[in-house]
Amino acid sequence: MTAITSEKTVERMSLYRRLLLRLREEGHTVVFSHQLCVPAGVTPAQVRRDIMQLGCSGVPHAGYKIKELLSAIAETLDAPQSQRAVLVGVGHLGLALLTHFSGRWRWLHIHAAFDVNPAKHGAIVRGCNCYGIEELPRIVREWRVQVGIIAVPVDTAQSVATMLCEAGITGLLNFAPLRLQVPDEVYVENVDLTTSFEKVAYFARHPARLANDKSAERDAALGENQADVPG
Amino acid sequence: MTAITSEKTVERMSLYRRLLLRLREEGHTVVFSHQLCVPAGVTPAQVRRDIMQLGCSGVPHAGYKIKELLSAIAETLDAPQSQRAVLVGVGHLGLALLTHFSGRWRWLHIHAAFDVNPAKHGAIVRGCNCYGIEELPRIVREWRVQVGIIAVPVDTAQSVATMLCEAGITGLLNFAPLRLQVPDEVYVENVDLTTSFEKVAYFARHPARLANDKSAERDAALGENQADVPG
DNA sequence: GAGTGTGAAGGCCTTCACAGCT
DNA sequence: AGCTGTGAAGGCCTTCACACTC
Repeated sequence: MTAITSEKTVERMSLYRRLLLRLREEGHTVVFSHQLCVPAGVTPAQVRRDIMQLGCSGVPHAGYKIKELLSAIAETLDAPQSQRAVLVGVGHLGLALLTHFSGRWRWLHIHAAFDVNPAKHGAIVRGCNCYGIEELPRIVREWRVQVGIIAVPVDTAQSVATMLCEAGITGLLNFAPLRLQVPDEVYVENVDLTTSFEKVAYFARHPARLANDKSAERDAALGENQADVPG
Repeated sequence: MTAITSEKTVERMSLYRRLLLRLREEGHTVVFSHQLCVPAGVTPAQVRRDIMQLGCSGVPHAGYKIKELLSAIAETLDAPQSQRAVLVGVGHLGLALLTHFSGRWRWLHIHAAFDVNPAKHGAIVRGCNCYGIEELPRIVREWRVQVGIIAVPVDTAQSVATMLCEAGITGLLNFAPLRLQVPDEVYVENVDLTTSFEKVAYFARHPARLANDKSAERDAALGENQADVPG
C-alpha cells in the first residue's frame, strides 16, 4: 500500500516475514521489535520505523500482532495476482533454480524457460516448458511477463537482457557476472557469485575488519534492548 | 596492502578487475576513471578514490596503467597462497556451485564437500571429495580451511554454521534463507535468493521507484564525464 | 582541453533518546 | 516498568567542485 522507496526496507520486510511465519507456526500471536530486529541485524528502532511504513501500529508493552504484520507485508511485497517470470539459460544454475524455487512461491511463477540448446526445446524441465530463444519476445509479450531471470554465460547475458527489456520486462534477476545496461525503468537485482566469493575470501583473511556491524547483530541477538534502555 | 574497511569498496574492486581484464585482452594498456565507473555504477570521482586507496596513481590526460591496477587489485583481493574453502550440502545448489566454480579460481579452492546423505560419502563429485558431516571438524582444522559455503536446507544451516565456526572458519558464504548467528570475528556473506526474488518482483511492479540510481548508471554509461565538467 | 587528486558538501540510512501509552 | 512512535543526531558513503598537471 504505502510506497516503499528503499531497497533496504524491502529486504528487511522479506526477512521479517520469515521470522513472523515461524513464530506463527510456533503458536505466537504477538511479537516485539526487539525480536524482529534479530534476523535483519538492525536495532529495534529500525524495526519500528519499518512497521510504521507498513501502516501498522503496535501497543506498548503488548507488541505487534503477528497476523496484522503478515497481511501488511503481504499486501506490500506480494503481487495481487501471481506474477510471471521467465528463466533464460537452463544450464546447471538454471536447473538448480528451477528445482529449488519453481512452484515454491505462489507470488512469482516461473512460466517458461529458454535455452539456446535445441535439444532442450519442447522439453518440460521440472514442470516448466522449455523454448528456443527466438520465441522469447512472443511469450513474454503474450503472457505479460514482468520478471526475467538471466542464468546464461557472461558473453550472452547483455544481449539476452536487451531482448527481455525490449519485450517489456520490468525486472531482471541477473546471475551473470557483469552489470547489465538496461533502460532506466527496468530494475536489476544482481546475484554476483564471483563478487560474493571474492568478498568472503577477503574478509575471511581480514577478520574483525567489520567488527562494528557484527557487535550490533550480536547485542540484538541477546534479546535485550540496550538501545532503548535509558542511559 | 592498504587496509580496506568497506564492503562496498571490495565489491567494486571485483567489478573493476573484470573490466580491466577484458580491456587488457582487447589490447588496451591504459584506462580512465570514466570507463571504470560504468560496470560499478558509480561516478568517476568514486573510482579515483578507490584507486587512491589501492595506492596507485594515474596521470592526468593519460589515465591509469591497466597492468598496475590489476596487480594492485590482486595484491589486495587475492590471498598470497591459494585459500581453501569447503562446501556443505551437495544438493542441486551445491552441485551447481561445484560445477560452475570449482577450479575456476586459483585464489579460492573448494577443497572438500560434505553431505548428510551416506550415498555420497567417499564419492568424488566434480573432482571434489565428498565426506560425511562428522569429518568436517577434522578436515577443516587439518587443512586450515578459512571459508565455508553453506548450501544445506534452512533447518540445518545454523547447526552447520556453528560447527564450521567452532572448527575455526573465519568466513561463511550462506545460501540458506536465514541470518546466521556467528561469533563476531566471523564474516558472513549472505546470498539470499528468497529476498532477491521478492525484491525483483516488488520493483518490477513499481518501476522508476529508484530512478535516481538508474539515471546515474545511464549517464555514466554514455561515457561522458558530466560530474567533472565545470559548470 | 582533458583527466587526476581531494577537501567539502550532500544524501541516505540507521541509531539515539525521550515523550507517551498501558 | 516496559515498549511503542518519532524528532534529532550521527555515520557512512557518494558526489560535487575545483585546484592541479600533462
